[in-house]
Amino acid sequence: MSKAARTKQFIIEKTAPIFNTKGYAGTSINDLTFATGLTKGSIYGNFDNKDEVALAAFDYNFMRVNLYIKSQMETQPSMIGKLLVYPQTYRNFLKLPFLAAGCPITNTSTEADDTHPQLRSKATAAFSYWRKSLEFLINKGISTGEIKADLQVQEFISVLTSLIQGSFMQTKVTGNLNALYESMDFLEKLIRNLKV
Amino acid sequence: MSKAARTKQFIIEKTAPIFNTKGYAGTSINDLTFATGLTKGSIYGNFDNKDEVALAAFDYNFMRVNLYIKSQMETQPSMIGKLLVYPQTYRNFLKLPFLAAGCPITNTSTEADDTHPQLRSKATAAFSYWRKSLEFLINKGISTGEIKADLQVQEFISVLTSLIQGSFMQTKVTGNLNALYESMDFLEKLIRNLKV
DNA sequence: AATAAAATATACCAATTGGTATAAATATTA
DNA sequence: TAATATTTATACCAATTGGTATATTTTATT
Repeated sequence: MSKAARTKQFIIEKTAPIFNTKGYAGTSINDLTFATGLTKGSIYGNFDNKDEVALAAFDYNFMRVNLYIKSQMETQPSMIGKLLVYPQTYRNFLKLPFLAAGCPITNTSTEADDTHPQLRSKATAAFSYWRKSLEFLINKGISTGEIKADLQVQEFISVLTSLIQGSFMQTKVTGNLNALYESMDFLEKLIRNLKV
Repeated sequence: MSKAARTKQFIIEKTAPIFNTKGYAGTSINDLTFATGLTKGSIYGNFDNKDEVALAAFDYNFMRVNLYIKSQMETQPSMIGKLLVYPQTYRNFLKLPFLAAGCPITNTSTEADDTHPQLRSKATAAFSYWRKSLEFLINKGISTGEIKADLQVQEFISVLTSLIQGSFMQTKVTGNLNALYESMDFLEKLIRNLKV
């Protein structure tokens, strides 16, 4: 790994939490120099512009959530066990630094939907990826006879993702954990009920 | 209504959609002058600063959603009919100009949670108000024997609000209506299932 | 170790930011 | 209608914005 590649990675890692906290419009180049300890020249030597840093930061934030979920799923042999990782992860967000400033998908979606096509496209792709992963797990569970075959897969996926995003957002802004806990209680019941 | 009061109201109505679309950090004073056709002096003559405009704009955006929901509920005699107004409203968001740029509660929540205490407080209060309204409707339905008495009211409220916020956000950013429609299908089943 | 290449820092740029002082215009009241 | 109060426009302010040209330092190659 070259010096340049390492610095680029360093900038991404240090600035990703800032973008997730303050948003794209709310983050200035100065914020990036503060977060990294580097100068403007150094940042513009590694990225063409603010956009590129923001896009790379989103990828990084999303990847961190994904890697964590994936690692947790590896400890679960059953598909239902793997699905339960989602509510358990978000329930536990206070202990997970990459979720401290909120879900990067939610934060990016609400800011970028009407203002930043490139970021919006990243958020859309993230939803698409998430849904495909869920579809894969559920179909596998159905084919092995673990999950009810008559499940309306797409509806279930919409409900799961919406419950997580909506409840996490509500809890994040109100500071009241109940909305998240109650929604995750409900979601866990839904998931357990998938069993044949 | 004095000229001043009318102008103040005019500024709020014209700028509220801008704040809902671009967010607080993404909206400049210049945007406000464009949207109103007024000059900076005129805006600062009616508001102390950008914050005050933003806070008033949020109140206005939230009120518009509320008034619409309320008017729709008046056409429904039963509590279950009134509850169904929520999924039916959000399902229909494309035809509702005050929801075109997304739900103001969601947009404000995700931006302000870690950055703007006053806006955050407004968003928190909005959630609180929404939950109280739901609680009132449900308890009334229970007391008249329309709704099952063993309902876990708070959990149900968390699920309803999360489903709406999460699915609307997802559909808003991806442009795919399915996530919203499927979640609202599911929510309507939940609401209809409240009947004794 | 010398040279070429890459990375970083410095100093700057025009444009825009939120905000203000003051003058001009418009409403309101006597 | 005249006097007063309020509202709006103009012209400005310092600070910050994203971005760049260039000088300097560091790294990699021969």
